[in-house]
Amino acid sequence: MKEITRKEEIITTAAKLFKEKGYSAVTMRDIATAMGMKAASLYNHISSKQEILKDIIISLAEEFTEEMFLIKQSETNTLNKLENIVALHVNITSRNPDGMASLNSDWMHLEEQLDYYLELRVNYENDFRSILKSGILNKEIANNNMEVMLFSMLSTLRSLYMWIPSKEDLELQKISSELSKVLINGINK
Amino acid sequence: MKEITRKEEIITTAAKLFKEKGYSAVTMRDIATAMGMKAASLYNHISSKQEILKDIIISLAEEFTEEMFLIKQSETNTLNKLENIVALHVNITSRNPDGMASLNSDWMHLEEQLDYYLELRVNYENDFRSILKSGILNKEIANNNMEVMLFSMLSTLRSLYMWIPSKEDLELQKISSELSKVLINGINK
DNA sequence: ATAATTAACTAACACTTGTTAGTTAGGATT
DNA sequence: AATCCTAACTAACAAGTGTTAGTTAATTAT
Repeated sequence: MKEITRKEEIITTAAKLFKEKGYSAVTMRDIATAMGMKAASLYNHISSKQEILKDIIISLAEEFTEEMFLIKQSETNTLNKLENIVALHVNITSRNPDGMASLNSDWMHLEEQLDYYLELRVNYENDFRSILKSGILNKEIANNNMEVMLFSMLSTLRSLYMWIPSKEDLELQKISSELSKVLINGINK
Repeated sequence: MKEITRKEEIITTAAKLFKEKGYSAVTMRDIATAMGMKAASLYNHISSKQEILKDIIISLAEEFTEEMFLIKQSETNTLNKLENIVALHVNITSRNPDGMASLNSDWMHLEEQLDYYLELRVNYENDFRSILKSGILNKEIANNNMEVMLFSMLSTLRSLYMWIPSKEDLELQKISSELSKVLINGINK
């Protein structure tokens, strides 16, 4: 049922290579070799190296921003929202750890789509901020320096791709809840 | 009194550029232009692009590993040790945020020195682990999943370079203590 | 004053880069 | 049977890469 196109194969192959050496250090010939073909043949499926990067990053960034907005709007308390944010990151990262590496390390090499990416990121971070802020106002979480709390949680969640190389689904639930425990107990009174 | 050699100027200039685009995307001509000279002139002071990367990364990695060892050996409780680890990162990062970017993002492009770097990192992480372990045994910190706690703290501390672009010394003390509060309260019972 | 050192320059090198053009063989569609 | 489409290929290009060689002017040491 699930049709895997040659283009998608190229993109996942490229993402794996980008994770190891970064976008700039990976050549079209590297990608082609990993696919078992010649560099020129890649262009039957993709239009440029840049398009590969865009296809890896933008869909992930959009997913994060959309889901963060839904969590912010949801009718639940701050602690649940934070747990949902952690679960969101664990889920997406476990589904595509290589893509997450590009999202975190190679976004600055986006060209046409750079401004759009930055816009998505700002929205995502502002929604995160807004959740923390109302949690502090409601006295649901500790009144520590908000930017420090945001920075600490974001840093950990963004680094998950180095740590979750596609574990089993059962383990993921555990990781998500243990991570929530560690992160949230640093915020909860 | 403090003699700043031309070589050191090149290295700090390069580090700044590496932070923005990564080692592979920065050319010798980029570095030269930022220095107000031609690429070939750089070779009067350095022997290769690779040497610049090595000079940025290795001294930082050595400093971290040495200091972590001292903290581990020191005669104090686990919470103090963790606070000292946070302060260590805040100090080094504030002194050289650009170099920290290379340490975290470009270490894989080391050639001759890659194995040595990895050795330093393993030692550093094992000492960190050892501190957490004895803290759990002594019931000084919560008995959460140790790898999760280590991962969370390390992720946050490693990301500091994105967040501390050389603040004033007074603020640094505050950042260090607020970060300790957020990180440690997630660990402390 | 002469010699040596420093630190810049121009010119060029061999190689690698992303990409295009044109070709070819096999499979599906008419 | 004839045509089109897919997806690979070879060959090549123009631009950019790190680096070397040789030169030159200014500063420092003898």
